[in-house]
Amino acid sequence: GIWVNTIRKIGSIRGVKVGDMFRHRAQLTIVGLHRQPLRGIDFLRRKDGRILATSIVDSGRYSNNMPSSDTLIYSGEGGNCPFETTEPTNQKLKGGNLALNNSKEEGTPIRVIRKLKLSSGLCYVYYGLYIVEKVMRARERGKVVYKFRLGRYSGQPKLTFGYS
Amino acid sequence: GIWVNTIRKIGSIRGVKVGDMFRHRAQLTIVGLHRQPLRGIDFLRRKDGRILATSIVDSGRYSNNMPSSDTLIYSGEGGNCPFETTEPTNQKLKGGNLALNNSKEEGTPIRVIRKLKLSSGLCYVYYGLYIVEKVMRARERGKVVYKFRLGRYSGQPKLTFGYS
DNA sequence: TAGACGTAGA
DNA sequence: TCTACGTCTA
Repeated sequence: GIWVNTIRKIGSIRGVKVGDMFRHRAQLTIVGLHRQPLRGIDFLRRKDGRILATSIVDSGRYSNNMPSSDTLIYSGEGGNCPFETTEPTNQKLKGGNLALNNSKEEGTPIRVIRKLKLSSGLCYVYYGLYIVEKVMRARERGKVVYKFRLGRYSGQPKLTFGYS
Repeated sequence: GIWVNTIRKIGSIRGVKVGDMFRHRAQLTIVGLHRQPLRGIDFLRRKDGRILATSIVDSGRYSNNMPSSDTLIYSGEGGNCPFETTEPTNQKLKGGNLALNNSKEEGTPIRVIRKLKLSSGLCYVYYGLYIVEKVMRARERGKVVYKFRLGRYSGQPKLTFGYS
């Protein structure tokens, strides 16, 4: 398809500003903010084979937590989604979870997008660049869940959606 | 959501020209060409309760046939998709199928969109307005399939994609 | 709440 | 081929 051989990148996307809103996930794919149409964590593979996260989407399906726009506690993917009726399983340090773990070690920035319910309807808002500060291994419903604490880079426009 | 209370309409969409291309189905939803993200047949309900088709998407999943841009034989929805592994069942004259049938009786135009594979990749192309000329009841894999023959309104720009 | 001609990548 | 924080209407 059109996207084959298109380069994924880490960091800001030219033409996309903090606070930009999108109606559909597909738009995130088109502009290059988040190239996975359904997965919460997008990542690329470096020449040395190591995978690094490029962006995450907080759509509210997992038990994430964002007390202020400066901090996001993001749940890993796989096995333990609260909205699934299937039996939970232990999350593994692979795929998107491994990518976020590597991003912490490398100190590379992550683009954060959140699904919000505004008066005009649901939309995805680009929150800007964050860094993975901590990787935690917790338990929910008796099974392993990865939790990633992300901190917002300073110097970016304020965002107050959802915090009155 | 944003689309609640937005009016579906029959006929041309302001700002969309014949031959316009779209990368994702979601874009068809956004511009109002086809408001169903996955279904092939979109329709509206008139004040008198009758449903009328507004648009169809030919994505290649069903056994449709378009010998030239002037004629499209479009398969009804439900029960009998060649690409499904599940056991086929008889299609019913309801939902999108009923809507297309009613559109023939009323003589109202249908927007036609086709998924094409171009050198640049897959995309959805707006083919323009068509009228339902005939409704047929056929059999495939032993089960009932509705077939709708659509004819293109004259006076619209030529389209030669896929016909060399 | 389920079903429907969705998409990209592993 | 399958999975994955999709999205609209009935």
